Amino acid sequence: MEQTLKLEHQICFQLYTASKELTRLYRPILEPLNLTYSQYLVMLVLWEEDGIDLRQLGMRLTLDSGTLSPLVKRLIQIGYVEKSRATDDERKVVVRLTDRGNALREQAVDVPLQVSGMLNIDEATYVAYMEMLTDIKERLHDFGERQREQ
Amino acid sequence: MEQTLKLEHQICFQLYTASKELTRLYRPILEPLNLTYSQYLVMLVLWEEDGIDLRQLGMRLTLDSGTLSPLVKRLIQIGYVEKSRATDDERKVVVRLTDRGNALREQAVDVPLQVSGMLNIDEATYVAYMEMLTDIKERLHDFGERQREQ
DNA sequence: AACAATTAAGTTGTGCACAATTTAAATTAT
DNA sequence: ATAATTTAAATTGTGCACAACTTAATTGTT
Repeated sequence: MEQTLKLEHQICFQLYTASKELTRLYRPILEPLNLTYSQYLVMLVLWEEDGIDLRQLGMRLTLDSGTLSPLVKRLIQIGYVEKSRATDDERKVVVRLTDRGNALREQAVDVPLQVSGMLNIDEATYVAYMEMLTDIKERLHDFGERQREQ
Repeated sequence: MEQTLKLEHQICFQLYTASKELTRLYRPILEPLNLTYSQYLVMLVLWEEDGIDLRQLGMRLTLDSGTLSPLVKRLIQIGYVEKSRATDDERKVVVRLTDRGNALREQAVDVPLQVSGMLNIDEATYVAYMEMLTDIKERLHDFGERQREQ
C-alpha cells in the first residue's frame, strides 16, 4: 500500500471533509426547524424511540454526557423535549418529546428526500456507499476489540 | 429510494460517526507528536507546501480564518511554525515551518501506515473507498455549482 | 488621484466533541 | 448491614468549526 504524507491520499481527510461538507448541506434545510445538525440527530433518535435515557442516546450517537447534557438542555429551552429521572433508577435521566417535538416530525419527514435530491444519487449507489461506511466502522470496531483483548 | 427518518439509514449519520471514530483512532497516534487531528492536517499541508498563506491553507482544508487563526497560533506556541506577512501583499499571512516543525516530519511519516494497519484494509478496498468519498464530495460540489448558477 | 468595492486575517459568540473530574445512586462483596 | 465498587449525569476546561463582524490592504472605477 502506498504510504505518503500527502493530504489527499489520506482516507481520514476525505472522510473528514466529506462529513463536514454534507453537514453544511443540512444547515439551510434544518434552519427552518430551528435545529443544529447534532440536535437533529437527537430528535431522529427520539422520534424512533421516545423516552430513551441519556446513556442509551449517547450510545446510539457515540456522544458522551459532556456533549449531550448541554445539547439536551438547549432542546428543552427550544421546547422540543423534556427530561425527568427514571422511576426505577434515579441515576438515569429520561428524555421525552413534548407535543411540539412530536409535531416537528411532520416537518422533518422530507429532510432525507431533500438531501438525497441535492446529492443527486441513485439508490444502488446510495446503498453501496452506506455499506462502505458500515464496513469502515466495522473495521474500526474490530480494531477496538483486538486492542481490548490484550 | 426508501426515505425514512431512521438514523441508521441516513448516509450523513454514517459519515459523521465514521469520521469521528476514525479521528479517535488518530488521537493516541498523534499524542506523542503533540498534535491534535486538525493541527496534524495543517502540518501535512505545510510538509507538502511550506510557506503557504492562510487563505490557501483554508482552501485545502475547507477551514476559514475563524478556525485557522487560533489553530496556527497554537502551532506557533508549540514551536512548529511561524508566521509573517507576505512582502508582495501585506494582507496575506504566510505560514512557515520552523526547524522543529520540519524535524517532526520524520516522526510523522509512519502515521499513515500505523492507521491503515489498525484499519486492516487492503489496497484495492482502500482505493475504492477513496473514490467513493471523492465522488460524494463531487456530488456536493456539483450541487453547489447548480445553486450558484441561478 | 480619489473613492468604492473587494479581499485577507482576525475577533467575537455559539455550539459541538471529548477528556477528566465530581456527585449521587445503585450494585456487589464482605 | 456496611463498605467498596460501579454506573449515570453533570461540570469544567480545551480545542475545533463556523457565522457574523471588524480592520486593514489592495484593486477597480471614474
